Amino acid sequence: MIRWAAVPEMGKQAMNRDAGEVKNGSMQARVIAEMRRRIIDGDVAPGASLSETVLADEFGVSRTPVREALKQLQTEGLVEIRPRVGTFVTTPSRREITELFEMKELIEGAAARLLAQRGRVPEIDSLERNLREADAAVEQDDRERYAALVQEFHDLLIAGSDNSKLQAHYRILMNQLAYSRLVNTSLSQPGRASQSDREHHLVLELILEKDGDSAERVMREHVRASRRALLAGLPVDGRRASAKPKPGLAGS
Amino acid sequence: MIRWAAVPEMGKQAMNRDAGEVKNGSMQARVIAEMRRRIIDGDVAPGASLSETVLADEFGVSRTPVREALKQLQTEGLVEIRPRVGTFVTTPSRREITELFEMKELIEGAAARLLAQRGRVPEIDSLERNLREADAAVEQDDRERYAALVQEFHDLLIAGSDNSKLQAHYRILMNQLAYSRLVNTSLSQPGRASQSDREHHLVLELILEKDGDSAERVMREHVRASRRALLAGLPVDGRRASAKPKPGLAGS
DNA sequence: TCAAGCCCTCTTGCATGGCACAGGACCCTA
DNA sequence: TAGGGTCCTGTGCCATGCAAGAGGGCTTGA
Repeated sequence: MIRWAAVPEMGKQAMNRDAGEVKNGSMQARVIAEMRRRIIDGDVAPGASLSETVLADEFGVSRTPVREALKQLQTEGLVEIRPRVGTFVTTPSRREITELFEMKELIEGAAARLLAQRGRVPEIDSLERNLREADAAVEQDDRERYAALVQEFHDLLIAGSDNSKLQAHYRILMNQLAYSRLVNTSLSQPGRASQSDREHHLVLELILEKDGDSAERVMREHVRASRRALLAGLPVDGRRASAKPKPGLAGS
Repeated sequence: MIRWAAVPEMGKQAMNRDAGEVKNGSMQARVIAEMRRRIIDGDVAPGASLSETVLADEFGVSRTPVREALKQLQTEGLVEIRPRVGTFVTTPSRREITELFEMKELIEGAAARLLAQRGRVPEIDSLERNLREADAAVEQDDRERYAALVQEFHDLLIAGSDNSKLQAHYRILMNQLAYSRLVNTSLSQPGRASQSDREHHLVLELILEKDGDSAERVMREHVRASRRALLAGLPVDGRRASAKPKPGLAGS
């Protein structure tokens, strides 16, 4: 599974190190990467308290780099710092999830349009290979493999937009959604996998025809469909998929 | 010493994303707001070095809150921190400006669509008032006033989308573009103001007709037109608007 | 005069400690 | 027992000190 290792900044350079391990000597960079991974993967529960002291103790560093790391994660929307109270893992409300999906629809649609305008680029080849493998996965009813391929399809689309700003904003959105975990929920709906596969084929077909308008429109419809499938398989409270709904939480 | 105390009002509105009502009286919040204002308003030159120590001295605080403030501005894309070297105000390249405008087109178009879908909301009234005043400003050839109204028009549109994530991402984009300064360059093109005013009228008209598709399409065209007008008045090297129009304009 | 290497200064990165405030447990009183 | 006030603990916030790396200037040699 392709996972963008980190979103250190939205500035100029995208990936100074060629992916993989963030061996960036900086302590806080390691803390940021690890904490982000924990939140996105659900290793820490939404709403959980993140104490500076215990994190500093755990990582073997002082409180300063931990503090700066948490501050950055706050700007990414992954944690919430309540002054003089504590730092907590954010829990997107149902409304926020809807907003995030609106943004997802927007950005992925635009990426499809931009890719269509670019003509034959290497990402197109990767997308074709991806769909061939996805067809096989659907055929074999290998949902886990298909989920990974779906993730890759969308990642390739975004990369194919050739717009670094679009890519940066997209990563932040996906992190806030913890999308990699949500995909499985979406695909658990009966028939969704094959339907999704067909929609992917249609989008790529329109891209190959250089029909940017249609590619964008169909891609948007695809995102809406995937959102419907996702929300249908989600508990009504609309919290993150990590379960363990807190009872005492004040209603939205 | 205590120069910031002499600054009358550093930030009219908090701009804390994620609906944080944090009226953070903390030092670093003040430093963040003030430094952001300076960069966006151009009080500090692009590429300029921002030393932690001199800023700390100037704000009358220690290096720690300054350091954390700069770190946040980095995630917003306003400064670049080179480890062990220094912090510098970012200078968007021409390519990045193009990418930012693509995102602007995207988001404002979506905002127009979303607003059209919402029906009659208070923002609509504000937009109608805004256009009445804009008509008057164009009539009187008051470019400065019209620039302010253009800014308000776009802000109202974004606010009318009723999508907090969209608003947050939009603000980051506009900050990176230092758009408030660019508007003047764009409007310096002959006939651009009245043209822009007509486009605004058309967009609002389509919104009132609840024609989201057309509103989005026209809004996108409007953004592209404004971008063309802007780039036509910008020096070829594509740096920030330091107002030094070179005659030899590369074709585009 | 020019070039190369060394050193010195300036920069950020991190550790540590004190401080003020929020929240809850506890105690005192009625 | 119930209510209210107080203290204690935990938290983030900030100041300060030390260390390491990067860059430029200076010296020295050819």
